[in-house]
Amino acid sequence: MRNVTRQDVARLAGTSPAVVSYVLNDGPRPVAADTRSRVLKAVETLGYRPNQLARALRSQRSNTIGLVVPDSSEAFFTELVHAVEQAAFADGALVLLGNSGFDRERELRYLESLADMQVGGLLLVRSESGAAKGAGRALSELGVPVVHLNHRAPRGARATSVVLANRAGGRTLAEHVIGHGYRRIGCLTGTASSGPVSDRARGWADAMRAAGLDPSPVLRTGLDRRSTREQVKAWLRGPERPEAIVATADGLALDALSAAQETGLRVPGDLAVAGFGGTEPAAHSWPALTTIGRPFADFGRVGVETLKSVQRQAERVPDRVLDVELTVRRSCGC
Amino acid sequence: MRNVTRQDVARLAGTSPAVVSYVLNDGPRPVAADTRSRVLKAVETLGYRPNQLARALRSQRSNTIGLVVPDSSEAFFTELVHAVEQAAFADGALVLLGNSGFDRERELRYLESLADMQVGGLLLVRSESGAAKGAGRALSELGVPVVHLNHRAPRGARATSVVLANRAGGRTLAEHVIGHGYRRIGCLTGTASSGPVSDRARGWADAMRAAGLDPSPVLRTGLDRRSTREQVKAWLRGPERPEAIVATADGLALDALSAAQETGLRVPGDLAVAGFGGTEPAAHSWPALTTIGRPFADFGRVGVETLKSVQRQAERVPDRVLDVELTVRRSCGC
DNA sequence: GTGAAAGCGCTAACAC
DNA sequence: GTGTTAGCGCTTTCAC
Repeated sequence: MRNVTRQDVARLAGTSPAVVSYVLNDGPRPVAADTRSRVLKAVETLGYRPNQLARALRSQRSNTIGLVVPDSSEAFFTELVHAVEQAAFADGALVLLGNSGFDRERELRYLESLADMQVGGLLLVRSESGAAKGAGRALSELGVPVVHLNHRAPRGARATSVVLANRAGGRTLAEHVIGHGYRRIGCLTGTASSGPVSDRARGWADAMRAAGLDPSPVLRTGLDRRSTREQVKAWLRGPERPEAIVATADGLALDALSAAQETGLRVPGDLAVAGFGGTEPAAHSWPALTTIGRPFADFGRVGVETLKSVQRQAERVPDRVLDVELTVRRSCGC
Repeated sequence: MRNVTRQDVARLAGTSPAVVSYVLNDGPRPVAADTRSRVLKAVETLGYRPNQLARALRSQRSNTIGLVVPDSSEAFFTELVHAVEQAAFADGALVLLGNSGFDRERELRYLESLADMQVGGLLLVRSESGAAKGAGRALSELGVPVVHLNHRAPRGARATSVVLANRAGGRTLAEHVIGHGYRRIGCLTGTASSGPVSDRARGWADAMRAAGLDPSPVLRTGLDRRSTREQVKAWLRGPERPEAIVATADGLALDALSAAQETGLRVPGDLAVAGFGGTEPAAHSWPALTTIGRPFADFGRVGVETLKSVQRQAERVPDRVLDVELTVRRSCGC
């Protein structure tokens, strides 16, 4: 059944293979109405389905997009992957998914493999650490359109990116918490000195300074959840215990919730908490988490759209910065 | 940079394109040691990378596998997708991901698109409802090896499946809860009358009957989380309130946890809860959820391995049933 | 041990 | 408006 070819269709329709193409692709040449219907009928009866591999090889454009994320099982990336997949499918494109596992080496191997598969474009979600190095160079040598998702493109890389309004969002989030009357508001964030998470922390600091509050209570933790919880517990038990915690990622905020729980502190009574990302788990935690983010469907859609623009335009496509919206729930003490 | 072709390599190495293939594929013909090294050097200097599209088109085998799940943003599927991706990459294969959105129509459209892309094989995770209809037929006409993941293959479809030991697992889980001394143990499950979730419920009933307990407290709910919680709340407030709930999926158990929380019941003090799946959220709930499942890495690996067998063998590859293991946490009252 | 040549299934000039 | 033809970049048979 699978070996029905355009040739067969042509034969049955009593025409040539080229005409079959013209019909199926609506061009580049016109086809007489009745020829067209004969072709269509033949396609139908034979159950003909064009081989996309051959089409892509010949036409040098593929309807696949490669998507590389650090870890598709982490909530934020999970939802981004889902959103991208939805947007891509709506656009008639298929998604090749890769996990870099926060590993530069592996990330590059993936990008190469995807380029070798001749994907039409690449959507890359880098992990925080080290947006630096000759990264941009390697990327441009892939010979495939790349759009950076969630983080900015490496300096001087003339590549386009789609990011959240991280700094502004961090500020808005902090302002909301400040508005509740808390004074000693800590920032729970990652160790990276650049990237989205660190931008959010900067936004928090902006708000603190603007409100005349001390922007020094910052706790930076690594990727390990258990150790994050331990560090937060130590913080909550220490002399400098914050009254509220603004976390730069929902995952961190959720860890803070657990830490509070284990320390015997009530949220939001004894400690207010807010997160960043707008992920699902934030809605189902106890108490439910106040968080700020952009609907993932938008994020994914803009990512795919931007990639399409990059594919078709020669000039550099401008970066996109997506506004974020606050979702107020119980954890912040509202 | 991208347009370096095998031709160019041959030219630089002073040999023919065919020999370049022999070297790169280690066959089918032998190559003299020094010719080989000249080729390798040329590959190196030119940065040549074979076009996988062309290779696949010519050799009729592709190193991609299609993976279709109902919703990659639901915990269980999220982890399965991740595991499959890892296993595939370790195997040198790329994963094309699709979400059927619990929609038969869409699922089929996806399978067709993936087949059109000439994927080497298909890993299909169907949603519960309706494994029936002419589904098997449509699938076999795809002309691509298919392995059913997580649910059994449709009747008479001579397709292979990889599933968890759902019924046995449901029984083990119920037995564990029964062992705690609870008598009135309810089963929280889905509405489908067949499929993994329903098999787990059967296992629960087996255990109840074997222990001389009443296997009638069953609450069946749909996919909507909010309404599930409401129904559970009604159950918990009613006259037939269970002392313990065995849920046939972690998501349901988590909903039960929320419902208990909102009803003012303490878990495990007033109500014991156990789930099925072994997903991540179960480890991070409050209290942490006792659950039974198979490490996802195994699940994914076996899925990919089985697909590989199907690809290379003509005979029907036997189904795999994966044992599940109990992870005891606080929610069951241990 | 090596190379020429015939396609895989398709698109898109270019003729007619 | 339709058909012929030349490839896309690769694998692999077959001759040398």
